[in-house]
Formats: sequence, structure tokens, C-alpha cells
Amino acid sequence: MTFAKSERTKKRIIETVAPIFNKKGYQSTALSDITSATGLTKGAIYGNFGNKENLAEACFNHNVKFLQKGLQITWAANPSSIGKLIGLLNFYHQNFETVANNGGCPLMNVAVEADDFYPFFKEKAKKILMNWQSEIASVIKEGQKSGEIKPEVDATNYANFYIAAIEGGILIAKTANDPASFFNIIENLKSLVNHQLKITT
Amino acid sequence: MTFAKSERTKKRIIETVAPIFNKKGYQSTALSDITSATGLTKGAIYGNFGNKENLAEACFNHNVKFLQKGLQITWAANPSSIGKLIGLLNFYHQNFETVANNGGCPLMNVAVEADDFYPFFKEKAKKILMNWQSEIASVIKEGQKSGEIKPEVDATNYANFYIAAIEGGILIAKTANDPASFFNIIENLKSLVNHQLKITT
DNA sequence: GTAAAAATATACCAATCGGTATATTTTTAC
DNA sequence: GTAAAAATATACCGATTGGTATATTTTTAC
Repeated sequence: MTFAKSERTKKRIIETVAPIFNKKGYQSTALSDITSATGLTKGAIYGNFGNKENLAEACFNHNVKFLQKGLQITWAANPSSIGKLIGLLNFYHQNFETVANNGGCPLMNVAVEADDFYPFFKEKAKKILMNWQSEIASVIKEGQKSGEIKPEVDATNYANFYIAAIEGGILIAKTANDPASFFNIIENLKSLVNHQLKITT
Repeated sequence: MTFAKSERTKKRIIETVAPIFNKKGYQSTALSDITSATGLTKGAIYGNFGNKENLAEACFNHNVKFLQKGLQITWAANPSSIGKLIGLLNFYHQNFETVANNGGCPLMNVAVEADDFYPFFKEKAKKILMNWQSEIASVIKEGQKSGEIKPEVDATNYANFYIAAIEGGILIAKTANDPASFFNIIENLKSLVNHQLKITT
């Protein structure tokens, strides 16, 4: 079991620092924030990650993984397409507080900070976003094949609308300190899924 | 005409620097960015604004003013409530490129950066957001009074949904480099206004 | 237990940060 | 045109930034 210690330390660093990067952003998170939060010195941090960018990347992956895992679990737990779309909205509802306390949606945070001046992180955010779009659109298309969802719906277009409302909802709820506004948006989306997508026989 | 020179210089600084703050964010915009963009020295900047925070605040106000003005003009140009809601969506569509080239929505940018660690700017963002919510909700309520809009619609709830989709749409379009996705979201919102809000006699 | 290797700590580096005191230049008022 | 005032430039400050070379400690393998 060589390298075991190293891997455990890396994991501990990531779990400690990931929320800090998500809250403060890449530029505003100083090495001193990282050393004081972990109780380690710069030597240890650089020995494990090489530089700040690598550590931030690992933290971003870690932050995103929680949400991607939620999607995968939701997909696995719901056989029907409508069930998947509603189930994912329930997942976002149930985990709002957790996500909010962790600094909000990591995709939004990184996209906003990196958008105009940090191509490396912007591309990372873009990849995650396009994966999300593709997951939602695929479920809609499947539902159309199986006769659950109206065939005239534009899957990609609808996936974007679904994602936009969720991201905008997080922004509003966090900025206004009003989680209820996010829950209302989730309910509105459920209503759209049930009345505009679902074929009611 | 005392102080005339000073006011003109301040205006020029704000117009030059506002897009930089909107693109890079507050922390990532260095005084050196400001001096090199304006061609002025730190002495001149501090003589006019006192410190970086005051300048950033003036720039945020300037960035927001463009959008607030657009809303006011749209309100004035459209007598009916449905006309106002559709007209505002047209305004956002028409000005997407301009806003995107300026660094995106200043409310989102400041809210995301300031959310967890910068109360001063967070409060500024919150105020702007709540003003926006109130403007949309008021138009909906007016439309309900005049019999244009269905009385069972929750005005505040719908205003939040409207704003969330727009903000999320900007995020998606900028991150994916795909303005069309924003335009599609705008069209979806128009459809909601016409089919879920509007009373069709 | 011991030697090698891996992980961490220490002490430093140049560069840059926001900010300021003061000197210089430009503008204003008469 | 000249003196006062306003605006800008220069030269500096201490603190902090990300990063690194090296010394020390801890862990691993035998």
C-alpha cells in the first residue's frame, strides 16, 4: 500500500478547501486561507498539488461530483423519464441548504469568475454545463421515444430552460436570503414538466 | 462652473473601468488594471474616488443603470401589462450582445463574488434584485387589476421565475458561447406570458 | 531496528497588492 | 498675467501574494 498516506492527505485537503474555493472564488482564496484551514504549511500543500490551480481544479471536481452523483442516483431510482425529471427537481430541493452552505452552485461560481479572463476554468465549467444539458435532453428524448413526453417538445431547448431556471433560482435565493423563492421555482418547473411535457392519456 | 473638470474625469474613469470590473470582478481588478486602462496614475484615481471600493461601487451603479433604464423605457413605451412583460423580454433579447460583451449581468457577477464574503457588495446586489422583483410583480398585479392577467397567478412567485430564467439564460449562453440558447429561453418566457398569464377572451 | 524514501515544515524570494504623503502640473478666478 | 486652488504625477510604504529551495520529520519497506 505505497502512497496511502499521500492519498489520504490529499483527500482531506480537498474536503477542507473545496467549500472555501466555492465561497470565496479562486482569486480571493489565498494560500494563507488554505494553510490555516488545513493546519498544514505551504510545503505540504505544494508537495501534494504542485500549485494553486491544480488544487482549485481538484476542489472544483469534488464540488461538482456531489451534484453529478445526485443526478446519477436519481436516474437509477426512477425508471420513467417524467419520474427522472421530477426526481431531479426533488433532489435539488432537498439539497438546497447543503449546496447553499457550501457556497452555492460550483458551476455558476466558476463560470462567472472565469468567464472573461480565465480560459482554463471557463472550459472546465463549459464541459460540466454541456454534460448537464446532454443528460437532461437525453432523458426528454427517451421519454419521447417511449411515448411519455410530447413529441413536439424541443428536448435541447427545454433542457436549457430547465437548467436556467434552476441556476437563476439559486442566484435569487442566495442573494435575497430567501430559500422559499428557490422552492417556488422548483414547483413551477414541476408544473411545467407535468403539464407541458407529459402526455396525459 | 467649478468642479467641472473633476466631474468629467470621474465620468470618463467610470465608463472606462466599469466593463473591467464587470468582467474580472472586484478582487481580480487591480489598481494597475485601472491606471493602465485610463492612462491615469494612482494619484488621480484616489484623488477622484478615495479608494478602490468607492470606484467599484460607482462602476456597479453605472453598469446596472443601463438595464434599469431599459426597463423604465419599456414600461413607458407599453401601456398594457402584457405589453410591458413582452417588451422587456424584447429589450433583453436586443441587448444581449451588448451586455455579454460588457461582462454579463452585473447583478449576477457582483452577487456571486460578494455572496459569502463581502457583505457591502452583497447588500448592493440584494437591493437591485429586490427592486427588479418588485417592478415585475407590480406590473403583473396591475395587469390583474385591469383584467389582462389571470387573477390566480402569484405575482411575486412568477416574477421570480421570470428573473431566474433570464439570469440562468445569460449564464448558459455566456458559458456555452451560445447566444441562441438565451434567445430560446426568452421565447419560452414569451410563450409562458401569453399562455399562462394572459387572459384570452 | 534501521536505512531509504516520502511527506511536511521552515525560511526565504521577487512581484504585486492597495494605499498615501508629497511634489508637480494644470486649471480656475480675478 | 498672476495667485490660489484643484487635479494629477511621483515616489514611496508595509503587507501580502504565489512559489521554491532546503532542512526536518514521519512513514515505509525490509
